[in-house]
Amino acid sequence: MSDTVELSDAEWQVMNLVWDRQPIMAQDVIGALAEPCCWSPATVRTMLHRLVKKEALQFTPEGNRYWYRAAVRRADCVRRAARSFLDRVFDGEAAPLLAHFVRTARFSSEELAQLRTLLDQQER
Amino acid sequence: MSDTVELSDAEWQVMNLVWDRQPIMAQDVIGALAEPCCWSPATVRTMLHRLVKKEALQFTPEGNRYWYRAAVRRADCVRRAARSFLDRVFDGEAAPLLAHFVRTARFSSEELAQLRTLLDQQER
DNA sequence: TGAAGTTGTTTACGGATGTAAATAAAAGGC
DNA sequence: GCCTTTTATTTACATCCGTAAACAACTTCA
Repeated sequence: MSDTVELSDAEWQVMNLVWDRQPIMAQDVIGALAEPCCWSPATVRTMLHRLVKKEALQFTPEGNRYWYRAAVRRADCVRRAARSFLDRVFDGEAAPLLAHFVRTARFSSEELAQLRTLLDQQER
Repeated sequence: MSDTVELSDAEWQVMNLVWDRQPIMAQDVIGALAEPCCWSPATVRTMLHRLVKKEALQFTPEGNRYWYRAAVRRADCVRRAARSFLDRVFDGEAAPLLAHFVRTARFSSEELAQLRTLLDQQER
């Protein structure tokens, strides 16, 4: 299971968009990533092509163009990236990691409540 | 301030060791990373050299060898890596990130208590 | 004082990554 | 049935990364 993949920084940008809006065409990916990333259309197409090659994306041809969609599950990629980050930066210790993010971010009351609930579920 | 640096995976291994045990000599880094990372001594020396070049490490010569120590603060590198990971994988949303790690890790009662305290401090 | 060993420096090299131009293929308009 | 436009595929290239051997400089032990 979890036929997952290592994604680079730029590849995450593309995959996040595809996961959110799939199926999606190259043109729309280009449009959506043009300003935030300042990528030329050619660059975006290269990313799509590479992601297909590494089997993170699949596509269905329709006439001239492709409908792209994800071939790996977001949850699996998140899990993998999270694990790697945890090991690399926090030596595998989740508690200090959590402490860091709790300290450096701000949360709404709802979010805080929800996090407490999750902690409670851990207890048992 | 925060004259920080992007560290690669392998570089984090070295830096983590240096932060923990500085000042430290190449020989000891080699010894400490030999089994966990399966790196040859030459590889470790290359890493040290590159880290000096990118100004993440500094050194004081003593006779034949160097005493290495960090030239960037761990907290700064952690902050930078954490920010980058948060943006990349969780689109900048800390709450889902925390939820993920709370769900996928196990914590002792002390850790849970401490996390609750941190959440309480957020509230105010 | 020279041989041997240790330590740092240079060079090497294949694969990944960011970035994008050049080219081929195909679809659509006239 | 061609020309133009759009889309995908190939090729390009500098930099970084993991990995390590080759080399030079300096100590140290006989």
